[in-house]
Amino acid sequence: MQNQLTLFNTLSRTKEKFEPVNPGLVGLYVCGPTVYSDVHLGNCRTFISFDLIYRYLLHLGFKVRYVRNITDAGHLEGDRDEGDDKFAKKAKLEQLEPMEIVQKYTLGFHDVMQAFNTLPPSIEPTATGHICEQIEMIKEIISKGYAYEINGTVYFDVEKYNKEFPYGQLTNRKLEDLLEGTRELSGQDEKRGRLDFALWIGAKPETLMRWPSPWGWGFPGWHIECSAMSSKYLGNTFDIHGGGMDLQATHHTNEIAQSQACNHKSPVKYWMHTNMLTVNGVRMSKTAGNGFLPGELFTGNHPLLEKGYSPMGVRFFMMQSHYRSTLDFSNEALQASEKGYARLMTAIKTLEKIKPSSNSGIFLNERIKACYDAMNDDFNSPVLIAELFEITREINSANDGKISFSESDIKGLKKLMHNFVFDVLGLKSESSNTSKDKALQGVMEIILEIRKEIKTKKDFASSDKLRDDLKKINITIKDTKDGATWSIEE
RNA sequence: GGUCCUGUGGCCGAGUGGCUAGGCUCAGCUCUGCAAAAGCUGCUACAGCGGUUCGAAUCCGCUCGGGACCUCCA
Repeated sequence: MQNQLTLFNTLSRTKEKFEPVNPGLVGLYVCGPTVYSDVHLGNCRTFISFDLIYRYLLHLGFKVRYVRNITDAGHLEGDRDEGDDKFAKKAKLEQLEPMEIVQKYTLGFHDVMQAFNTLPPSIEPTATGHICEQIEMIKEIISKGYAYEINGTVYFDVEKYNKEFPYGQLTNRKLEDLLEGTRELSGQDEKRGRLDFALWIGAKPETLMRWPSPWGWGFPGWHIECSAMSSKYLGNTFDIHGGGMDLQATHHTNEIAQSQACNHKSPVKYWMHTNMLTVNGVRMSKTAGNGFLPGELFTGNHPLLEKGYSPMGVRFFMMQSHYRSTLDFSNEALQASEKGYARLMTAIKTLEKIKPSSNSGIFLNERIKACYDAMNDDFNSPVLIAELFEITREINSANDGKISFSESDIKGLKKLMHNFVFDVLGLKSESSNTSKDKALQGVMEIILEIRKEIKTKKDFASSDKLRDDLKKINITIKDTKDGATWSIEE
């Protein structure tokens, strides 16, 4: 199965067969969040998409080292390479130490990732924890002749680099075109080329976060951290590097340049980019102010939201579109997903109680193959989900006695559903298992027993009232042939 | 302006040159004391105009619309 996987490589702009640098092992690096404010949902989509990718690689039996960094220093506000970094700016605003900001939002980020049931990465390195590595890399780039220092700031020489390597390869752009889109150097600029970017930035007197370096006190440029940390933990050439599409043109382009300049090797075999989340057709972004925070989404506490949506419902919603497509957020779409998700989860429970028959009424192997085919085709989760709904219909039909499952059908279906719904898609049943829940379970069993007695006496007015009253507190009773069932609505 | 992506039925969202994903919604039916659930049936779409082809939503061209990146953002 491992050798069937294909994925879309941004470098070649085609789907390629996935062949890891070292057989059986996968190095995966994803650009993580800059922790100077709450993560918003757009960020989450990227991390949830890569969680799917990570999970599927694991499911296929690869040994994966998944590295996702935390950017906690050096990420400048503008393109002018001057002024404070984001943390210091926010710190002044909130009258906190920069590392307090980092801590606060790192914890918040982890909470949200956990709510979405994403697996933690193998390594989550921070930029501030790798200042030495970044300095070493910058020294190497200078010694190879691709960077220069001016007044304590080190710049990468893009035009020089471009003479030997294709700088714009990741976005298929020529240097001349890139130059056209850039503003003229102003008198204040000290860098030589318009496209040059900072590797190290000299500290100003007011700069809070600063480290000593061969070029004086300062802090690292944004792009260098990923290059330094990915090569440290995954080697100079590793398998998959991912991130949002918005990082492609600048951040990832510069990452390639830095690593190539340093090692004269392409750092990454497969570049993968996830698409943007939109709201009413416009990209959700921090600056556009049209994003909501995960917390607001869960509670429904936002003007754009009609109600709260559960983390798993949202995750399912995201899984119903392909990671390279834009996904538009709307209440209508979210509610449709929520219902579909509930139907899928119900089918998994239904499967538990289906009695085996002596003959088989399904083509299990074809179903299994279809699921793998979907995921092997560039992690096509929407097609996988479509297949899971076909299976859902079969499960319901079997439950209605319209088709039959053999014992091995049931066993196989359970395994299939478990593998793909829980392990690969990363969904989970949202019911918890606290003592209160167990008590409620017991209470409901008693109530249903009483109601059964009432119904035996044909006192439908009373049994209906009981059902209606429970409905008011979001407990739904369903009468089936095999007795009544209950569930809590979201 | 440059580099690209995209336009699918009421909504969301896959997709292959020919065999009309899937979810939600809506209507009808079956089941049911009723309701719900479930099942079945129906709603057969690919922005517009040309072209290539025996055949295109799928390839090419043009037009119109939407969006991204080129400046911080996943």
